[in-house]
Amino acid sequence: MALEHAILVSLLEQPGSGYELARRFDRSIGRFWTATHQQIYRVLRRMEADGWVAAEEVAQDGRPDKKVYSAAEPGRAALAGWLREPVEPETVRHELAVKIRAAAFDDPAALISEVERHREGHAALLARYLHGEQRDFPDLTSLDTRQELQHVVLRGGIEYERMTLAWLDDVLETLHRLAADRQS
Amino acid sequence: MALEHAILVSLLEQPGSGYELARRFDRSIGRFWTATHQQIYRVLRRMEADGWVAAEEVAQDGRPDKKVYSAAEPGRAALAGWLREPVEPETVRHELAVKIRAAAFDDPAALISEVERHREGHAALLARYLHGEQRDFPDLTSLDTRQELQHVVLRGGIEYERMTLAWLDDVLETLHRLAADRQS
DNA sequence: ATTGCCTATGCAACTCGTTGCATAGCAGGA
DNA sequence: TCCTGCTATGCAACGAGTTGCATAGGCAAT
Repeated sequence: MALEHAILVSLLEQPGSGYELARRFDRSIGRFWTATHQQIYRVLRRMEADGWVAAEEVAQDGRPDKKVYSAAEPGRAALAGWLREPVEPETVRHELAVKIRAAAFDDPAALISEVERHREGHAALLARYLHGEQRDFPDLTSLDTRQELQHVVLRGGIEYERMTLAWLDDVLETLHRLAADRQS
Repeated sequence: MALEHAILVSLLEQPGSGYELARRFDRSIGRFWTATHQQIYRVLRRMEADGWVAAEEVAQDGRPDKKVYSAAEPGRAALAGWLREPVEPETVRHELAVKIRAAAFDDPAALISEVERHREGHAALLARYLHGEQRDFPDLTSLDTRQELQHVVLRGGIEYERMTLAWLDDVLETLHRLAADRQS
């Protein structure tokens, strides 16, 4: 449902082919919306049929041809309508939380390396966010509307990663404590 | 894939029927894992066929019979194996973040009421968490392993909601500022 | 020379998840 | 009295999302 809208936003920010969109979804947009190339190609065809996007075949040498899509006016109008509609709260699926509760019926110490692995992943992501912030927003005092909105989303990502890191430290401390209690 | 594991954890914590599980998934477990009754019934039948859970028909008066499931040893072993396997990072789908970036191509002010609605929802959830903490963990100095692990997950939920509230305030402030700039 | 990776798109088959509906008795309120 | 809602399970159909594979040329490294 909302994949169309995420694609529209990405095409409004910058037109591109299905392949390019797939890579953006692996990188920047993928921070808050994931999609495989299969989904993207399928949805793009539907959106083109509905007139939400316009496609232009571009020949390239040394590479396969590509279809460059850009957002069309009906798509922009649909996006404006969607903006004004209420959206359901996200359905969370936090596998690590399930594992933590599951550890009560097994050995809590068995989870430590897994939690550490997650911690490293989140630390790396935070570093990437902070690096990206430096690169894309060198001067925070002069941002246009688009940049202001991109930056407030980025701030959300940064705060989320900081909070998650602190929580994972809390989890690790708890697991270590429970493992020590069990031994004694 | 992981729904089986979430169900196993819930059944280890407390045996119950498909219907009861569905309600737990609406309440406590649903904070980090969602599922409809349809999914739960289907997965329970598969898990019973695989020997992961055992079912017992229970007749009730004034109500339909129910099948009470409990975790069986092969299920517990499968859970222990899963605990030791690495899990992929969660695939995030943050619709509100898409909307915020979409607002750059429409009127940022149009998003304010939607963000306020989300803010209220998160404030209510935080209040429920804090209330539940008081009720379920009145004495934090004497918790067993299971309670320790449940509480560290709850702390994660509380911190997530606090962080989200602060971020939504940040978003609202940004939207108001952009709306004022646009008028002048 | 061969292997592997990148660009670029797509088909087919599958699983996961949601929605609508059905049954069926009982309880409570308008 | 009728309507709504709760307990309890389930079928059928659909849509969303994933996975494996295919094509096909170019580039870089071994």
